[in-house]
Amino acid sequence: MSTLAEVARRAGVTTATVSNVLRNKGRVSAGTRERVLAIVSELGYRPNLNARALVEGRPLTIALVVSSIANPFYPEFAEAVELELRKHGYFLLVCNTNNDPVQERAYLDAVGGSLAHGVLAMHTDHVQLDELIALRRAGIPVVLSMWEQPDKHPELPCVAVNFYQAGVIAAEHLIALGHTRIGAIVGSERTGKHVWRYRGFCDAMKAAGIAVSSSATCYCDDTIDAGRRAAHSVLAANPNLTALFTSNDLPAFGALQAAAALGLDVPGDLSVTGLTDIQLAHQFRPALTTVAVSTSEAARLSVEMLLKVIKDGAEAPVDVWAAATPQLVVRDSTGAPRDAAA
Amino acid sequence: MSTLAEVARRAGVTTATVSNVLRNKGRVSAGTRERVLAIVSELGYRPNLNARALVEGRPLTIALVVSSIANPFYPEFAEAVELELRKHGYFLLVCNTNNDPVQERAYLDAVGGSLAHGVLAMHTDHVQLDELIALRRAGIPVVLSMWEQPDKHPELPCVAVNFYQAGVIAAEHLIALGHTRIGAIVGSERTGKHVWRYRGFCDAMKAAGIAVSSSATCYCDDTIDAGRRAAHSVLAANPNLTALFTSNDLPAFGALQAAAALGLDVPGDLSVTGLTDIQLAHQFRPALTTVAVSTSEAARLSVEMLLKVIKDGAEAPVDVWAAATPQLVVRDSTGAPRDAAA
DNA sequence: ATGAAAGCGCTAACAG
DNA sequence: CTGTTAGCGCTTTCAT
Repeated sequence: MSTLAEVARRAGVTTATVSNVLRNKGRVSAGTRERVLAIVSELGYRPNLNARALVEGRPLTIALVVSSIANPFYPEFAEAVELELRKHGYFLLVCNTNNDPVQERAYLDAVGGSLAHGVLAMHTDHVQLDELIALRRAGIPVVLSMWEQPDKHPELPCVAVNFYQAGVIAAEHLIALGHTRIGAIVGSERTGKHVWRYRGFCDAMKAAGIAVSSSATCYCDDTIDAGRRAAHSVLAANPNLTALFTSNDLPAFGALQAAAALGLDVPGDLSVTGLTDIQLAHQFRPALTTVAVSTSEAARLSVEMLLKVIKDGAEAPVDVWAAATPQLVVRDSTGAPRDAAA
Repeated sequence: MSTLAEVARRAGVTTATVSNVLRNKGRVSAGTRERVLAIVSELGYRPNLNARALVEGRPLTIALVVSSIANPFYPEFAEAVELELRKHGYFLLVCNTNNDPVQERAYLDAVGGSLAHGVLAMHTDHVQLDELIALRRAGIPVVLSMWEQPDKHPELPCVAVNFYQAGVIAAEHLIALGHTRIGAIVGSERTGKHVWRYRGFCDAMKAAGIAVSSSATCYCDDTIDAGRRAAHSVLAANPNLTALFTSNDLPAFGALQAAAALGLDVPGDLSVTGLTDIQLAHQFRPALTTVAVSTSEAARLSVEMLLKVIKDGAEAPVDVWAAATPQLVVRDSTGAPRDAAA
């Protein structure tokens, strides 16, 4: 690994000049520029980005804190974030916390301010807001992404997606189709982040004058397997259900599998809605009707906001930016209930 | 962001002492140690990892080069890699090339040697071996992961998984079940990396004295959608097929969907095998019979080898480490053909 | 046990 | 236009 100094020595100039050549800064004569460039390519010299970051006081990476990158939603988001970051010259550092506060803390301690210029934290069930707030107090730029508690201020600058509204939209779709006996599968704990989607569902049901029986609601993990089991149990307890609201796409797939296992025609006997619209949603069969959240927009906004916070420093206000309202995507898993059609 | 110097000043010692306290190096009296630690926590001081990396000549991240982290196989691998890396104090830098040589080059240029201590490159269809070899020549530790061309030396230290053998195993499973009319769906171009799995399949078929008709083989992208379309076309051209070998899990799901769409019972009318065993495989319905590749082992070996290459420097041999042989995982998508059972 | 000084590789004033 | 001088925040001899 050759250094700036070596290039300078061989080119018979100083490091300052080489530095200027490499970054097109300052005035350099065409002659020296050419000579320097020749040496650079001869040596295969590439600048030490860390050294540069150190002197510029600007680390080159942004940390993305997620609970687990293995949940398909996160990679899609991570990829979108990385794309945005690259446009601004940053690299993406992935921090999987595995929902473990210890790991999250270790990451935040290590990364904040030195290794990473800023931190983008996904709103997960177990996000340690306190840690993040402490980090912000310490002067590290932090932005919370995919915030989904519309009525609670996150105390951190954040990009919010109206998941509550997404729940409303899914419910209204089902109601408009003529369904009245609708069950719900919530892919998080009772106090988890998915409850907001569920509240949206409940409020829309109430607005339509339809009761939501608690026996028709089931909380479970955010996986296909859990969704399948939940659907089986909800359907067993409420055989007359014609539709299932699901707080996320993954459990929705499970519900679809349960329906198939029970010999239920979808959407003839049972309609199912998902939420978020991950890529699998359109590839699954039956293709899933879902409420799409724009990951690319959320990623873009999150990066933009983080950059703003980095720039404004301590004066950065604790803003909440709202991403566009989620959009209904009707595919093959929903339709009018049979009795309504009759 | 407080610095070492500030902590030192407040504690009435020099930076060297603080540094020693923080890293439990050198001899420090219990008294000063305590005093320093008190200031550290009072100030919320955290060392600048970049500065440390600079002086130690050891960047703190390892770059993982993948074509797209959105393909479900990669996040699973990335997560396993990150877990290993953390054990050794490294952070994970994700580099999505999107199969774009320009992006790949940009990443390698930027990252190699300074931002990242080493590079772990996944064997993808479009991996730019030349670039990686050039990087190695420049003294950057590079390890190729998931190499799958058993008969071709990669010219780079690498961790190889015997995908050829995986193809053999899948074929032998189908053959043992009594299938003789078996189609193949290859989730890459004809020259892509999946051909090795396909060759394994073909060789096993040949060994069993079964002909592989070219009309029963279809090349497609490595996605569910493409697999579904491929299965439809293969099945249309060869209605008498009783089984389908698929070079990856994603297209296998598509094949399963095609079977369902055609009213084919699985495995009664049609058996389908996948390859790799991503998490979806057991969650899909019917659950997919597949040949499992251990991502965690491959990740562990890859990291281990990269660390070795980093340590040995220029003397590091261009080794090829083989991961354990893939294992057959029988689930619900395969069974004896109906005519054999009759 | 602690301090002083040098330097990792680079950029940023300011001189000339 | 190019060189000189500092210094980013840290670790590391070598003294004391």
